[in-house]
Amino acid sequence: MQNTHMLFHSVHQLSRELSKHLNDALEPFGLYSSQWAVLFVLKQEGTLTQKELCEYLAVEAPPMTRTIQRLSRQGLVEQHQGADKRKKYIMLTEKAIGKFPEWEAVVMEANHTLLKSFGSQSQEELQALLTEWLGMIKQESRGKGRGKQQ
Amino acid sequence: MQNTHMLFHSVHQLSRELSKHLNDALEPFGLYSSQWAVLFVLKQEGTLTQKELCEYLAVEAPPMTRTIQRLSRQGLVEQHQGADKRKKYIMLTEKAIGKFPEWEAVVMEANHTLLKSFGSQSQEELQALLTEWLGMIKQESRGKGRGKQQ
DNA sequence: ATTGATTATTTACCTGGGTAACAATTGGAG
DNA sequence: CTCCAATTGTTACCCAGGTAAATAATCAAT
Repeated sequence: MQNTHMLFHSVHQLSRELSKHLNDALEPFGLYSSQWAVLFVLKQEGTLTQKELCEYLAVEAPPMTRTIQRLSRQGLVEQHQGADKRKKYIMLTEKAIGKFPEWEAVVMEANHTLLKSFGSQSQEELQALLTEWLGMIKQESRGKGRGKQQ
Repeated sequence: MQNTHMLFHSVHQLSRELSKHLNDALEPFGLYSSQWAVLFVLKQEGTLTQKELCEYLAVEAPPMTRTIQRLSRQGLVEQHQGADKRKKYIMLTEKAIGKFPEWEAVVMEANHTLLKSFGSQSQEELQALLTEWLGMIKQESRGKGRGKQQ
């Protein structure tokens, strides 16, 4: 059964398609999908360290450093160092908080466009299946990471 | 409902996770996921032009050029130019055909590992939902591409 | 207190995908 | 035939994500 190839390819293709549409929607604001992901989490959670952001978004540290530096350069994010001088605490600037609703509206509308022909029940089923599979894969990877010695 | 954010994020994360595992499986052969995708299609279809490969894999031309150049450099693919001198016909080399079964076995096993805890019924449901949604998105994009003039 | 391991972030470099602009070839309208 | 439009592929340059290795700071054990 090479339908597994098909399945993997469909996931991959869908992911690229969604990113493309999101980037199109954000383009007028000079933002990119990876930046939006960070802004969205910070809006919800307030202040987080880069490590926490990485865990939240399941991304490695180096891409996160790059995204945050870009956001910082655009004046959308502030970095404060805490008592532990290794950690950098990241938070939205006033500017970002002010513009957030506009960004969110555009993103929500783009998402709705992508989902409008897709039944809300299908949507929930899909979410459930993805969560289920992702959970298994993550757990599988957990077991692999034995023997951290040396 | 910001579960749409969650849904998009899950698709994206799953896609990255699958690519990572596939790359791990192919690493001993000096192959990468994008190369494997091309090899797999060529094994099935025989000879294709780069354009046809792009359409088959839903990828733009430039990344395909790069992937084919790498495969060619590794002696896994041959390029022949046909009557229409713009087109390049791509096919597997004998070397690639010889090694293919080994690659395929490893990839199939990796895929099976990723799916073993995921019921085959869930798998089919997921495939159906992905295909359904992808179809809608593609159709939506079709309608957008009006007015090619100028 | 000093040394050694661990943690957080960064830097450098890789694959993978996208768009824009270009060259080369083909095909069609006049 | 000529010239202009469309097609195929390439080049250059982005963003997004990953690993490996380096840096800096903290923690732990002696």
